[in-house]
Amino acid sequence: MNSQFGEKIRTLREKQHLYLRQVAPLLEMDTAQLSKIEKGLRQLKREQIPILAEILKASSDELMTLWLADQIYEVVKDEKMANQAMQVAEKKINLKQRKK
Amino acid sequence: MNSQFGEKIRTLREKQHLYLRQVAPLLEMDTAQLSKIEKGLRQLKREQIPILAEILKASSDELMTLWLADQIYEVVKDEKMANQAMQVAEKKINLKQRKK
DNA sequence: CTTATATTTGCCAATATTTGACAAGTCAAT
DNA sequence: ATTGACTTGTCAAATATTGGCAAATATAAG
Repeated sequence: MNSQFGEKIRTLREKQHLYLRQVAPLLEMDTAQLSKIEKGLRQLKREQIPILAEILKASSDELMTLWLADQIYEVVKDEKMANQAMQVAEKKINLKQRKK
Repeated sequence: MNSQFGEKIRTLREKQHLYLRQVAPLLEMDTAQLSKIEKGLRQLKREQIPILAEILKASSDELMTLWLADQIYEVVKDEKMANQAMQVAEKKINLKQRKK
């Protein structure tokens, strides 16, 4: 499981019976790039997520969640202190949210 | 609270009564850079964390944890889906660790 | 086996981001 | 006014990421 986001959008695309060559131009990229994104070798730009969600008739929030999770995972994947770091980060996020 | 790592190493440095100008050369940088790192405006290189831990007589694991937490926070700080993303990422990390 | 279509891979130039280095600045103590 | 510690701004250099293309692979059909 290399990229949860990539796997998800591939599944969604196949469910819609769409080809890379159909979806890629809507995101202004070529099929090679989209292929790499689905395989987790490249990142979709954050601001393109809502666009892709619409194309794939999916929840933008869900795709965003997976996309972010991939970014986080990339930071900590080989780290011994991964879990502790996540806990510390979570605390800080919760603090921030309470302020709003 | 902009950088937990930065705040921590500043506190540690002050506890040891060390000046930026004393610590910076040990990390092969100038005081301006170290100052920015302590204020969270720049990142210390990951591989320098153990070196700095030794200089400051601190736990390398603890510093690494804070450093990673800062990286994670940077990814999700303004994101509505931050918490969900963290949960998804955690699950994936736990899966990975179980495999070892 | 040849063709056609979909996807993948490799490469490298273009673009974007981060860093290193220095100069000039603030601030506090004297 | 001078000194010492730290901070800030700038900008070129170093790194990292992306875009775009061509070639490779895979699968199915004739």
